[in-house]
Amino acid sequence: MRQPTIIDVARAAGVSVSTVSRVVRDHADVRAETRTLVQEAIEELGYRPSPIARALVSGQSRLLALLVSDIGNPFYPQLAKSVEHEAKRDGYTVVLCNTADRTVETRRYIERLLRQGLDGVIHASVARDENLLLTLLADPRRVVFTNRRPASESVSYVVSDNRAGAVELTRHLLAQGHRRIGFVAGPGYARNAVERLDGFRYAMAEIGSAEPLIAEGGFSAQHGGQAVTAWLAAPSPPTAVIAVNDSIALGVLETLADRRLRVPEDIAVAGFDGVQLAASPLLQLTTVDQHVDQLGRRAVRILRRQLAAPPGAAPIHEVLPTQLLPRRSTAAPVRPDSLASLVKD
Amino acid sequence: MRQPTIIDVARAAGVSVSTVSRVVRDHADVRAETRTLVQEAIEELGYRPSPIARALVSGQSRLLALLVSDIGNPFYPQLAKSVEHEAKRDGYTVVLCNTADRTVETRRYIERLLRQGLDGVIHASVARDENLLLTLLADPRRVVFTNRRPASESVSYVVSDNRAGAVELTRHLLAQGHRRIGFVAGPGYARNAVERLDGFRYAMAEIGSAEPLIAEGGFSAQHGGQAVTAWLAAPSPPTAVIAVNDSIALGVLETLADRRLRVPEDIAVAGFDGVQLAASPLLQLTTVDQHVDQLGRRAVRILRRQLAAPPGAAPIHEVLPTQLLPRRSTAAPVRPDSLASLVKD
DNA sequence: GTGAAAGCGCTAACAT
DNA sequence: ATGTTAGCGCTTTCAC
Repeated sequence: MRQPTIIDVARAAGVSVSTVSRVVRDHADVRAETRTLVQEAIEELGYRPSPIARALVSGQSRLLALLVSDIGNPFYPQLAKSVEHEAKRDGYTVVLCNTADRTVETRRYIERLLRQGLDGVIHASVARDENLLLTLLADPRRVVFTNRRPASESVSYVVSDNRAGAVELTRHLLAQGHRRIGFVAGPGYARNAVERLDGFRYAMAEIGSAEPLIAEGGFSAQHGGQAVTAWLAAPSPPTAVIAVNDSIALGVLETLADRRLRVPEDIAVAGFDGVQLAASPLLQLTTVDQHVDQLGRRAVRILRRQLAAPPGAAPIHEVLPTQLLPRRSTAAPVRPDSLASLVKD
Repeated sequence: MRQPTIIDVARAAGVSVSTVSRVVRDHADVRAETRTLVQEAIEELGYRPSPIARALVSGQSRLLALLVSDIGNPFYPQLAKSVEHEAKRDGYTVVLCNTADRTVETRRYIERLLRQGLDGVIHASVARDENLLLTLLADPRRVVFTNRRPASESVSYVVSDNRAGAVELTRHLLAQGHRRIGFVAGPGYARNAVERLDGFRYAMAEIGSAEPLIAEGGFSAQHGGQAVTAWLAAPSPPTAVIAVNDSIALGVLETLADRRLRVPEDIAVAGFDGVQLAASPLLQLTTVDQHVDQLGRRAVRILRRQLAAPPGAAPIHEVLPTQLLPRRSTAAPVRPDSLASLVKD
């Protein structure tokens, strides 16, 4: 037999559909007795309200979108996991959207999902799509940024303290005696990347470094390799390299392995994000932990609060502390001119 | 102003809603003239049909579920990417469901999504949930298995030729002179894992190996480490190790690195799946490529075909060839008793 | 070939 | 505190 509807329940309980609806939605104004009666009928029939019918009339679907840059970057699966876990608790379904940081993909996803009744968006990719998103969504309460900070302060976000994390990491390298440190940056439009770069610059300026080595680039692991290759070919290459994220750091490590350079003895390497792979005995990559599980969980909570808030409610801003995880990849004190001789061959 | 409805279009075009509906759904029985008229009105108003209303009346939602074991295993993000890419072309939305191979999670996801109008399921996790899934879905056309083969041949699937892949891989190691080869297996209920084990057994039997080394286990990277640790502690450890998938192989590599054993000089290691990470210069892991992008794409196509097929249509079965990717991790010919001396200390 | 009308399962006024 | 009823936007008979 078909799924029972609210009408079946009403009939079974001997009440009207509105009463059943009230019970289901935990509305007040239902006598305890009646409530019990209805609940029993629901139980017996195995009734479950239809989200579709609900969505049609209420305009809400319990559908959330998670926008990510690249699910191939292990940071994002970890984020997705925590978002999904938290969302499930409220009966929300999460659709993972791989935007490849292309605005057109953001538009496609959001337009389609909006028609499906999309309730809110967790924006964790770094494309230049902020205005587009806000326009499509028409209501800033429906979005929360994470991983990256939005340009407009009237939008909610939960991010790591990227700058402070980068400062701490840079100081860690400086403490080992490194003075010539290369920074493999992300694209200039990625605010989280820029904040990390800022932190690096600040820490380098503190010790009076005239011109820190900076390689502009994208977020792919290849960029890391290219930057390092270029540095090694130039006079006086860096004794340490910081990558703007762990994926790029992996690319750096790979390039160095290809060139038979030892980490950290010949050159130190550090990343940012704190992905699980960085802890692997094969990498032992020093990194800055973003506590991605916290990021995801809090993003969902913010969104939930906002979706229940009245229009025009104040945005919520959270900045989470990061944690430096020093590992073997930066464990050797710098040896002056160690690299210059090695690179020659 | 609000989104235009089908009524607005009908009014603008001077026809009835049913005519508009027919045009939108590409139904016959509409005069070319009328069709053009309606299409112009749609264009002008920017009308897009509401998937929700559609779902309510038709019972179809263009929602697909992808069941995976663990999104932390890089094989699955790659699969998700290809599934998503193919599904998008037909306007399907994919919900990624992380089941952790727990039946209760499968049930939760499917029950909830069914209420949301779920159209079909791509089952790529390996839990013992086959019957549950088929019962919940009530129609075998709505599911396609991938990555693993279902017990019932009346259900569609697209899988790799796991057995042949394992045979080829084992022979590759045998050709290097290895005779004592350890196989880190997956859980016994995982059919894809069992097929790979079968292939290994078969190839070992071919050369008359009395009792191949086999470690039963789960799918976590830890299992790989534990198995190897145990083997190394025993008399006459293996000279080569095959892991049932790349994630476990990574765990094996990590354990060996911890113990200062060189791969492949001291011990050879191979995986299965062909994840991108395996190609990294840091691992250079020999593996068997499953062509995960093909797997995902074909799964979606099968599902699409089935959803359009009449009830009771014959299931579709596809078995894709695998490809051996020999890399450095198995590149050294075996040195007799090499390991026995090393392990002592 | 086209239109009118009855729902799909539910929520939310508005009555009582 | 509970019931009645009008939709939400669309598909789908069934007439014409």
